[in-house]
Amino acid sequence: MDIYGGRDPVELPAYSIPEVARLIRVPQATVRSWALGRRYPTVDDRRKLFEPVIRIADAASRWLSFRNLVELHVLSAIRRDHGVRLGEVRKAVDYLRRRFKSRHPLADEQMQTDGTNLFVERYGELVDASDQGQMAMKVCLSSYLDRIERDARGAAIRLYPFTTSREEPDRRTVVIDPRVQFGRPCLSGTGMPTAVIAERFLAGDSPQEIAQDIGLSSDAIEEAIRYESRAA
DNA sequence: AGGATGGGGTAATCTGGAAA
DNA sequence: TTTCCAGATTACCCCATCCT
Repeated sequence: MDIYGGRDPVELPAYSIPEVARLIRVPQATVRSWALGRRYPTVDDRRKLFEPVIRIADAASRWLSFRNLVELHVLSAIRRDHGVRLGEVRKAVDYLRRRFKSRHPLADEQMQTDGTNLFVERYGELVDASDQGQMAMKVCLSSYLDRIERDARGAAIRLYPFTTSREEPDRRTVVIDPRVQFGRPCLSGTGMPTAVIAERFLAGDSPQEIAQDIGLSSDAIEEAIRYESRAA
């Protein structure tokens, strides 16, 4: 049965901008700028364009695909956790785009294998970053890239978003899979949307009760509730 | 009765602009 | 240049009322 109209669910426009912002915990206005770009006025009263950083699935209607979600997840690591100036990010991403001949280099497997080194080295050349600085960045990027699961051909098929602070060791309580619940975040391995968990909690059920019903630890349930409420 | 219409309030989204 | 706040705008939902 084909419920995706013959298209790869990874490519389908499935997420609004505010939704992506919640899922990867980046301020909504920032996601908007990265995805759509924006005009801004300069001192001499000329309107300039802040170019979008990624190419989204449906720019006209402002919908993003799962692949776009993955790109922004990686971009947020580079930009927000590491404070690399966006100008440098753009140059490095352009470089990867040409090098990999890909429209979405940040979401590619090559990014995960040798892309990080290439990116960081290129970035190092651009801004003359120290070896130590480069190493720290590789570590940070890896912690984000490790949360992307790929199929045999290397295409991203699942994303485990950070549910708590970025420093937290890698807990994988929540998963986003475009083939499960149409890409809504679910508890790993259950197909149970975190939104449903949060709803039950708000309706008065305790995490213990919910955990019992689903057959998971109440720890995981609390994590899902936290993810949903922080997202809101 | 049962669907169509619209009023009114809330939630979601967009946009201008200040701050960094 | 870039981020992101906060106020403005638009979408959405619920329910009462109207029409057939």
